[in-house]
Amino acid sequence: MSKGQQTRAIILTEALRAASVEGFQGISIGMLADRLKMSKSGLFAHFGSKEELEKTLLDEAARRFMEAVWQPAMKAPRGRPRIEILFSSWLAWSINHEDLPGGCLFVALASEVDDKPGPVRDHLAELQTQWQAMMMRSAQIAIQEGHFRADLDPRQFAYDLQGIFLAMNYYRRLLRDGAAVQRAEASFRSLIERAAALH
Amino acid sequence: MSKGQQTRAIILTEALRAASVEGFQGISIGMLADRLKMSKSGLFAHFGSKEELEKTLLDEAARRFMEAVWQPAMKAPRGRPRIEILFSSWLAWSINHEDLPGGCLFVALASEVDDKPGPVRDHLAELQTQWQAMMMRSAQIAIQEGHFRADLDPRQFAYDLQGIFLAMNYYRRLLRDGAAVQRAEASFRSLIERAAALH
DNA sequence: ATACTTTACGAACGGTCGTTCGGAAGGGCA
DNA sequence: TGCCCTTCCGAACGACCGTTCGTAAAGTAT
Repeated sequence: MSKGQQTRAIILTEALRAASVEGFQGISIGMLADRLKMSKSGLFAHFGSKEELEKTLLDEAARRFMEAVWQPAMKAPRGRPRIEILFSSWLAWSINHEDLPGGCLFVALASEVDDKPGPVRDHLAELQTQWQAMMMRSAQIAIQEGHFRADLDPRQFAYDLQGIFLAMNYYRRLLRDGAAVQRAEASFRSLIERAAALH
Repeated sequence: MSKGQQTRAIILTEALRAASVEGFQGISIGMLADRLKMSKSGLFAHFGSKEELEKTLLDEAARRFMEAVWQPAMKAPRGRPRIEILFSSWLAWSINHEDLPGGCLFVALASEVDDKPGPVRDHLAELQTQWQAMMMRSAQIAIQEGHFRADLDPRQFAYDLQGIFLAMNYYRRLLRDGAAVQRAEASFRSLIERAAALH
């Protein structure tokens, strides 16, 4: 790895941390440069514009998300076990205070960019649409495997799962409810039971 | 109403609209002054600091929320009917594009301020804690009235309701899913059925 | 109408923002 | 080693930020 790619990776890691806490509006080139003890212009040169940095951050976050959440799930057996791993990895991703001290970056950014037309919004919306599709597809597989009811609506399943996750973030980060994760797990178990095929 | 209170009210209405779209970080004194065709310093004088403006906005939003969501519910019969009105008013509040073109202000702010210690964060967290308590209390009343199962956990009920609402905002505003409201209503019906007492 | 207070304005403050540019230092290959 | 090209820096840019201040105008009460 060349010197440039090396510092670029360091910048991305630090910027992801900062963005998970402050959002894209809250991070600035100067602040990142200070934290990394380099010059504003030096850091800036790696991306050419702040918008380009933001798009790069979205890609890097998506890459890490796939690695931390999706890949473990794909190693699990198809159907219900896979969905259970998917959800627990998802929770763990959001709670991982090392890489994302401000919690899930996508949640932090959703409200910030949803009304700002532009490539950053488009990029995030596409990533999140893909994520909904992945959850939906996982539910379809669980139906195929006979784990879930045949008349289950996979889209509604993905919607409910997303709601449980968003509520967890909200309870945990804003309300500082120590039981947020347990509540999420309780809702998840209830959702799975309702989805499960009868025996 | 004196002249000062009058312009103050106009400022608040415009600032609420702007904040629902851009968040507190995204609004500035100068931008609001431009939109209202008045001077920066003239607008500023009404609040003394931006933080004071933000706190005032939270209070004003809470006042309107009570008026639009809570009061209609309190007029409905105790128990299940009240909870149904509560939820539909809540959805309507979030979709009211006139006053809040960027959707529910509290949702928009939650991620923005949850990691920023200070009076604004404290204020929002308290308002939202109260809101959770109101939902919980409504569920308790529904149990008392015999509409909901006696072993229902009201806290978990409030958590699930919050999740349905957050997912609706997320699907509607970021993913631009036209069916977001229907999905929310479907999840709500399912939640109510599970909570309902058996006959 | 007079006197006093409230309300609004324009100019200016130090600071930070993203961005540009010319040049110095250092890594990577011949 | 010598050379080039990547990497990084410092200084400066115009724009905007929240905030301060002195002052003029408008509102309000007697």
